[in-house]
Amino acid sequence: MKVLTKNTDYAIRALLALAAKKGSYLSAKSIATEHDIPYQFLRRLLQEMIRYDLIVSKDGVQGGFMMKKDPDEITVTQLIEIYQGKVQVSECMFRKQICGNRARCVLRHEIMRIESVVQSEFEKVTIGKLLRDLEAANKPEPELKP
Amino acid sequence: MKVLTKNTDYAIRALLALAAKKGSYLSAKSIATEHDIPYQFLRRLLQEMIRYDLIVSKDGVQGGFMMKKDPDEITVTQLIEIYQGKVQVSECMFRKQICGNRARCVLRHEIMRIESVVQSEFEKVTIGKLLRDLEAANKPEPELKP
DNA sequence: AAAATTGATACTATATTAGTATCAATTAAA
DNA sequence: TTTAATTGATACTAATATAGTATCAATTTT
Ligand code: FES
Ligand code: FES
Repeated sequence: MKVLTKNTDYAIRALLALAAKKGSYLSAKSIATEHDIPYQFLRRLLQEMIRYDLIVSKDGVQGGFMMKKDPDEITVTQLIEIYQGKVQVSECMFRKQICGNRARCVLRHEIMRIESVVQSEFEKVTIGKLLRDLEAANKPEPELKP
Repeated sequence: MKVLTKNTDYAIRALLALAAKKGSYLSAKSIATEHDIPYQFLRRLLQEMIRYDLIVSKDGVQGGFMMKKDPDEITVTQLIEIYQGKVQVSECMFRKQICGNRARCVLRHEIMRIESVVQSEFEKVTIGKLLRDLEAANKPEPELKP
């Protein structure tokens, strides 16, 4: 069971790249090359992000994409919803045949509870947070003064 | 994003049927008909359960499948693992290109934390619990003595 | 002996995910 | 003002996963 598919994965990485260079335009090509994401695939993902107002674009030479929304406001839950659809555990697992009482059904509550746990866990993870974590992880050990 | 696929869904329903009739054999056919599960599909799922020692079978006329493992010991996490593979958020989302420091990587920790949250949530849900919840939901309102 | 069943396995169909290709429109720069 | 680098839009193909069907031998009860 894969929780994040390639498109979400790529989308997150592309957003990290854009968040790191906030305020300037990055071309799809450069992002694709640097982060090893299939170019045309990435372009579609980026266009989708524009529709959701996460980023903006500029045509032509020196054009590209630029962060629009605050990275701390972009959650992995949102990205999952954009690229993989809303998180749902099961349509209605125990249907009429089994479960006669939708209104009182404890199972349904159980299922909905898990759904919201998954969602809220991913909500805690924003692009902003990931970027800071990433920078921290990549920062070299501080040298000790002799 | 679908968390449970049909096979897990069907497997859970079949197990509920078997757990409800613990101690006697139920044929694949009867389970399939009663719970509206494609017959041959169900048979494969049941055979898989035998391999994992959840149930046993008996050949021939009056044969069928019977619960073996304690329903309270069968978690949805296990069923997901059997039918959909181990829960994994992303292979290693931010690879060498982005993340240079696997050992210290906070992202990886974050990802693994979420993985275990999802798993442990589903671990709380056992076939035994589901069955009891289900029976409670289906039980008619107790009549009030006049 | 007949009928109802499982075991094993191969097959088909459908949907989702992943990736590629094309061409028009735009913009900066030569 | 031409050229090159870019995005917008969209159509296409390929690979994989999910869902479902079919077949036949072996077993067991009646
Ligand atoms: S599980 Fe859907 S109504 Fe009970
Ligand atoms: S995310 Fe895999 S090592 Fe950092």
